[in-house]
Amino acid sequence: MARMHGTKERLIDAAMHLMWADGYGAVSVDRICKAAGVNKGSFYHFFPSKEALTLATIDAIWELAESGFYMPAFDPSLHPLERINRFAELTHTYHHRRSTSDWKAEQGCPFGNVGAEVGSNDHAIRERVRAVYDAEARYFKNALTEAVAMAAIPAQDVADSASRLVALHTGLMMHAKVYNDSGWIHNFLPAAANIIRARFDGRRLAVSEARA
Amino acid sequence: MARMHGTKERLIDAAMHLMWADGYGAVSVDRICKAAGVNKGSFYHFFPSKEALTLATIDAIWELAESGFYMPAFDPSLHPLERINRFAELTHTYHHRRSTSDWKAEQGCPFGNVGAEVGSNDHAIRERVRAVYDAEARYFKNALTEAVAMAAIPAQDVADSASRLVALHTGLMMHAKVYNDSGWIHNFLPAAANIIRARFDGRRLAVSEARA
DNA sequence: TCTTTTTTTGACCAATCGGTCAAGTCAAGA
DNA sequence: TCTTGACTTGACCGATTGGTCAAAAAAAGA
Repeated sequence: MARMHGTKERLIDAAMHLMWADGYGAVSVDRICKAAGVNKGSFYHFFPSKEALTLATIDAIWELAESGFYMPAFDPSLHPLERINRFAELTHTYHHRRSTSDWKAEQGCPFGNVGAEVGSNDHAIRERVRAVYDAEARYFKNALTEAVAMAAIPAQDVADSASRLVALHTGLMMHAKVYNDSGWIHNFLPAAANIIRARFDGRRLAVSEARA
Repeated sequence: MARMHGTKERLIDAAMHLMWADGYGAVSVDRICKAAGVNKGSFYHFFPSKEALTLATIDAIWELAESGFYMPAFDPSLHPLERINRFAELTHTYHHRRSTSDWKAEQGCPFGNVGAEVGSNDHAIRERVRAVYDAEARYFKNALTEAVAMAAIPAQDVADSASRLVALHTGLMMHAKVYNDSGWIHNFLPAAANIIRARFDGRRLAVSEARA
């Protein structure tokens, strides 16, 4: 049998595709092994448990996301707001392409999926997903900090804004999955734009005011 | 054995708690039956499958959410923006209370959880979650329509804005789950406020502009 | 070459999975 | 009183679950 990569890499690759598509619980170790062309014993030679393979898989997907979206979009040589434009374009294009070709359907956010599924049951996995969200927010925060410094957007708590953008993006990807329509991701940029304009930062909408 | 409600209701109630906490795949029919004090045979007398029970459970949770959050918050006698204030308060208070008492941890959005887990594998469940999201968006859309009519917020595509608010709220609840911190939900109102101010609705941020 | 370590093989395990079923209980209607 | 049909019981099913293991094969130093 041709071995394109090592056994370990093939297992991670198979898990990546299967778990992203069907989730953690719905994918068995047997199925992953079969897809990777690996025997069960070899699996447990490289990974002590299904959970460990899942952690490695989360890392692998994040590496793909970082090199595919975050690094090219948040290029320091670009205007900070243009970086957000690029991010919105890249992620939407990717989901649109995949959901209409490779995938049978829109699969949403791989981190959000596993986070929502095993979030409160598996400590290690939850921490790993959290680390990914932290890393995502860091990219946004840096861009927003620069944008504030050059007065492209108003002064604001950039950490809060960055977190809100990540949560918004995650929520939109989940909607895209539930509606099986990657078009939902198109809502990211307009909503994000208004969030970072930050005209309002209180805890209550004032009902008396009239116009914006 | 004391029967507070019918067997069917007890099964739905048990499934509600267990699935909200641990997810669809992680909760077995046996466990639900044990928690409800019901035999397996009785389960399959009332429900043809685990999937059917899940559908009924989604409906039951939505009834709770609607009567607990949406109906009281989106009271037509309130100013439309005040309704959004109330919604933000009610949902945050609820999650904060539950995650620090009844629950062992913040559990996120029950619909988002099941939607993310079985979204692309189970047609019927995905449709049901979609229906819930539609219903949620309808409440927001109605309030926004009124707010625009009374010039409390600028004219805008209220359907789009409503969808964005629902996705934002979902995403924040997922973050709350992953970070095990219901405080994330506090980000809803400020972010939502800026979204419905709708100063921007294009597909790209203009990098040349200076101040907001 | 010989030894040591890494990797692979595939049978095997107890436990659990969703679901079935024949037998029985029970209250209400005739 | 007899019948009917909704409901309950708990044993049972084959399939699958995550995980183990002893032995063989392959690869890597020496």
